[in-house]
Amino acid sequence: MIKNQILNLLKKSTTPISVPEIISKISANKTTIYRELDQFLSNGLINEIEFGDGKKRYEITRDHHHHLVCKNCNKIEDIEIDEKILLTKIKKQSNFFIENHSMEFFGKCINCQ
Amino acid sequence: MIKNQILNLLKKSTTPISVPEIISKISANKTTIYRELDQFLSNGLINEIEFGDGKKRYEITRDHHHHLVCKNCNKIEDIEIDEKILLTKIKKQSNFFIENHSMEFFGKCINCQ
DNA sequence: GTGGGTGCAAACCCTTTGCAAGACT
DNA sequence: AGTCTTGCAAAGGGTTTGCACCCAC
Repeated sequence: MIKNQILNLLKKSTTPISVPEIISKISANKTTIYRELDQFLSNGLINEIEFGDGKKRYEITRDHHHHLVCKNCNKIEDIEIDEKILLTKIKKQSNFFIENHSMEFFGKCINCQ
Repeated sequence: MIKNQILNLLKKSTTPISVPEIISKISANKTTIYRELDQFLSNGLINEIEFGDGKKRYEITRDHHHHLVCKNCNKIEDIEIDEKILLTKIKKQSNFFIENHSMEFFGKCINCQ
């Protein structure tokens, strides 16, 4: 079952991966892959992240976290941020009801500095 | 000069706009528009933002700020965030040299709640 | 004639859609 | 028969590329 192949790939991956990456590793039609990802997304099984290169990336849903993206070697690291104070401030400050947010950091990893 | 038409449109706009939006308002070839935007970007005249719908959006560079995006009516509001503490924490916590970041908030605006 | 500004057509890449084939119940 | 899984081909939508044109200096 391709569904499981995709899930396993996502589980094994230490960083969010894009559909082209999934296709290169699983011999399945892209329609199938996009379809299953949609399912996973609506199940909340996976998360969608964007790093600004035109492809969406996916990772297994787990503790809320964000990413550090090295613009040189493309290394992606997780970072956990204590954003409670920030979020309550923003909610007070704005009239928006905030459902989710994106927060990614770009720069140079330790090896590329 | 199309360069100025694009700049004026961006200056007039109260929210970041996408290339398709620019094309609909300026009678110029898309190649020209992408080309000029590239120029503006490398001049630092404009900023690129992504809201996760597959199009990049552009706005005149000004005081650092972020966005609240209503998922219902697509209204976009600016928000200024005091992120100094957050950023210094992250820099200490990680070994990354952070050059820039994306931080956008999605939810429902006051009219759509 | 050289360079800047612009356009057109095509290609590219990620994503979506419509339809149909096969398998299993 | 009906449903679930998968694939194929095509189209869609944003972006990029290569080339040629035109106008001004």
